[in-house]
Amino acid sequence: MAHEARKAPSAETTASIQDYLAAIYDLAGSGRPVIGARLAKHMKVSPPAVTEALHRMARAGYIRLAAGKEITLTKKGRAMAEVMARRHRLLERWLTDILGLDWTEAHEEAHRLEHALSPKVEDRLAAILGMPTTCPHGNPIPGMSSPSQSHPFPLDQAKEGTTVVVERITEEAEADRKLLEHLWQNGVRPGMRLKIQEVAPWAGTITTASDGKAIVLGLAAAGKIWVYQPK
Amino acid sequence: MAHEARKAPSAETTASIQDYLAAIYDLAGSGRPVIGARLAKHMKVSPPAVTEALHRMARAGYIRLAAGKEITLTKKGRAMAEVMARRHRLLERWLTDILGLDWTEAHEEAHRLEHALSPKVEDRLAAILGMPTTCPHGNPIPGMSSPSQSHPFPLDQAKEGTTVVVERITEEAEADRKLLEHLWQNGVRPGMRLKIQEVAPWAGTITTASDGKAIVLGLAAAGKIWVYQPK
DNA sequence: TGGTGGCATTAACCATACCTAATACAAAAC
DNA sequence: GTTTTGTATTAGGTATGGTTAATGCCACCA
Repeated sequence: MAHEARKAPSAETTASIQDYLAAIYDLAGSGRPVIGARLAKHMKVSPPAVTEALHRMARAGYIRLAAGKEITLTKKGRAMAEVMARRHRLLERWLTDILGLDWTEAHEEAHRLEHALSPKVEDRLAAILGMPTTCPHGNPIPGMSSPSQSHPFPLDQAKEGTTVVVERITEEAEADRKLLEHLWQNGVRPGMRLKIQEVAPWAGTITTASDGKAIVLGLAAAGKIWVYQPK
Repeated sequence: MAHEARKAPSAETTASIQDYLAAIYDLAGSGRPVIGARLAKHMKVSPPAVTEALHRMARAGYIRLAAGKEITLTKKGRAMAEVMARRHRLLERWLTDILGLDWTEAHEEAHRLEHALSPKVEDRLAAILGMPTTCPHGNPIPGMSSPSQSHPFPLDQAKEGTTVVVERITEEAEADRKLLEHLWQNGVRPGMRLKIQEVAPWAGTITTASDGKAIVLGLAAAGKIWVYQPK
């Protein structure tokens, strides 16, 4: 779209490609291989749209289409994806900390705004926010040197009877508005302590408790929440 | 573009149409009739692109294509244009007052960001900015009830020997990066007093002075700066 | 070994949004 | 009155970024 050219250093990236890069980056964070079908589901577009987008991105040198199905970012692609993650998470901080929105809204708003943020505004924003190291959902902001001493793992792998602390709600979970609202309303946020009461693979659920209140989650949803073992 | 649909209440407006609406709104402010050619020049697109865009906009009920060439906004179009002007100018205030950018940058940054701003964020922004009534260039922010007691007129119509005060640098002038930088560097901003030293239509220039320093402007450029007579 | 399910791709199509080149037309300038 | 200038439009082309429907492919399961 020639119209986009006016908005970015000519022929650079488009909002769409930025979205795909960010999605690949986010999905890669879960460990599981990133394939087209997953991308299509995550981004709510049809499989052919993904195929075409991947071709455009490969042509532009952002990704490598390996022999198998797995999609990997090139150095250039990874750099761009990190820029997008940084902008997204800084914006979320701004939206929640300064403008007073909550999580649910913040994610969607940030997703729209991130494409229009220049490096300069991004830097100024980081400065007035006090150089935050994570977004409100607990995801690290690239370039902010967040140590992450803990050894986080997905909540669906927690052992019964243990107590864990929420480290972050992954970007994968953020894409699901309903889930995000559910978590918000149940007080699930970074730092929350959870007692694992029951892990029931046969039922596909995990039951946790916090302050005596029980929270039941499907294992798929639980897999999108990362926790760590407190010392 | 189907891709835009994801970002707005489906089939609403696109960034492009928002741009055209804002441009029509801005150009209409100068009094002169808004025609396609003026739009094309202002927006730096080809005349056929304008023709097509106008058709799309008329189809969607944003504008009326009168018998002559003049383009007029419908109620719906005017409302949308005012929303865009409001977002643009609020963002400029934020960029200059809080992030510390200057004019020149602020205009372009705001132009990109304005398409991604939701009503909610727009309102919160207005609140934390203290409900400003004008943008940094002096243009009124719609919905902020700016009285404007003065009777402003374009600088090119000022009389020799009089002293005027800059009310605003119009959006038309803002589109010209070079002009904007020139004005910024010469300290021309809302509130500045200017002594009109010479109006020379034969040369196409107007010479003004402020603090003993002379500033020469072409009449076309001067017409994009509005001033008023101090009491 | 023969389905079936999951995944990727091709084909055909559409809308937006831009471009250049050529054409049409009216009003002002000579 | 003709020519020039300004303006608008048509025609034809391109890229992005989507869609559905149909097809191809592979791997695993019975």
